[in-house]
Amino acid sequence: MRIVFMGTPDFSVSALKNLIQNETVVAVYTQPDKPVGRGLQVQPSPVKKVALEHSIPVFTPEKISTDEEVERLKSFQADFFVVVAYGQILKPAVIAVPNLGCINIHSSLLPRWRGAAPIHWALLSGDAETGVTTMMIAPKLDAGDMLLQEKIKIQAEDTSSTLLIKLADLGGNLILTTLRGIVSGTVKRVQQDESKVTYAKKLTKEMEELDWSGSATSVDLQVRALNPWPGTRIESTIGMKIKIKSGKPSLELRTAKAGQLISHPNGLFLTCAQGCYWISELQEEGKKPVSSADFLNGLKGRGVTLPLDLVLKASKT
RNA sequence: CGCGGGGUGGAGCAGCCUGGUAGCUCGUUGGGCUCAUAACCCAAAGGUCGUCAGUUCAAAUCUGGCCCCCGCAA
Repeated sequence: MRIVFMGTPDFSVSALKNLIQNETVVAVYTQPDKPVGRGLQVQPSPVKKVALEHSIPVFTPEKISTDEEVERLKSFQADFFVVVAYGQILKPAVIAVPNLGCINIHSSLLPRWRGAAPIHWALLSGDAETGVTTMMIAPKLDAGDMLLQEKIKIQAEDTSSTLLIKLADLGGNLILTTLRGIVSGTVKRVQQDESKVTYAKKLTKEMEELDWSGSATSVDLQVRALNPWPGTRIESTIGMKIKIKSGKPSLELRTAKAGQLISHPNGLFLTCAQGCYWISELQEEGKKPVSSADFLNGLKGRGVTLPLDLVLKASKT
């Protein structure tokens, strides 16, 4: 089958590679090269890199829904458009182009977590499981009929980063099964139950501030969900800015005051309103990630003593 | 030329502004002590202070170039 692939970040790459191996990808659409990273170097998207490696024509229109682009899309005579985290919303004129339809991979168990950051919100909300769903693209975002779905359990060690990799792999396989199922007529369209819809709004930089005014469990969810971006940051009253990279909630410690970094025979802890959070790895602004043990050694080296009081900005609830 | 922090024994840091003895907390090794510990005591080993050049009687420290790492921003 002839496929036009649309995608941009790393999450899209697994599906693209799988399709290239097994079917005919005639064109790849992705977001234009952007200045990214330190020094603002212009970088092609991960999807573009893979496409170029396989000598597949790449198109990077700012807007894919113009008449001009629609004409070009028609010229590919594609059976499917496969859209995975492309970064642009397709207008009906585009959706109508392929012979058999526009298929999307969404990294959640729809209808739960429609929207931009489904993996993160599943984690942040403490969901027991998540997964990927393939669906027909509809004009309304993530609202199309579902085709196939695969679940995985969220493990206690899972972060957005690990789930992203797992789900990208799952999605990469599921998309192939879905396309073949459509061709053979074995895959049926299932409408989403609108009463069960939830939305995963885009993460913002402001969410990086770690909220320890709740439970240690909530801190744990934040640390795992907001990894690696935007990260979870705390700031001490003496101006140290620290990102918590990993750790786990602890039940063994009881504390009077929330919002302190304290030293304890078992390690470095962040006190919360309910419980304590054991910090495994953290990173100071401008420095490399270090284990909490190394961090404590460094503190002694520069004469800083614990406990350290933390600042919680009012902006967050 | 987007803004900024940093490279010091194996680890994490201090020292640099105000040049002149290599420091702190760990780890390692050896010994002691112990019911016990990442947080007991004693001792030892281990460093061309990223790199190149310059200034100087003298450079980890001041000046300039280069390499590498990281935070912000995107």
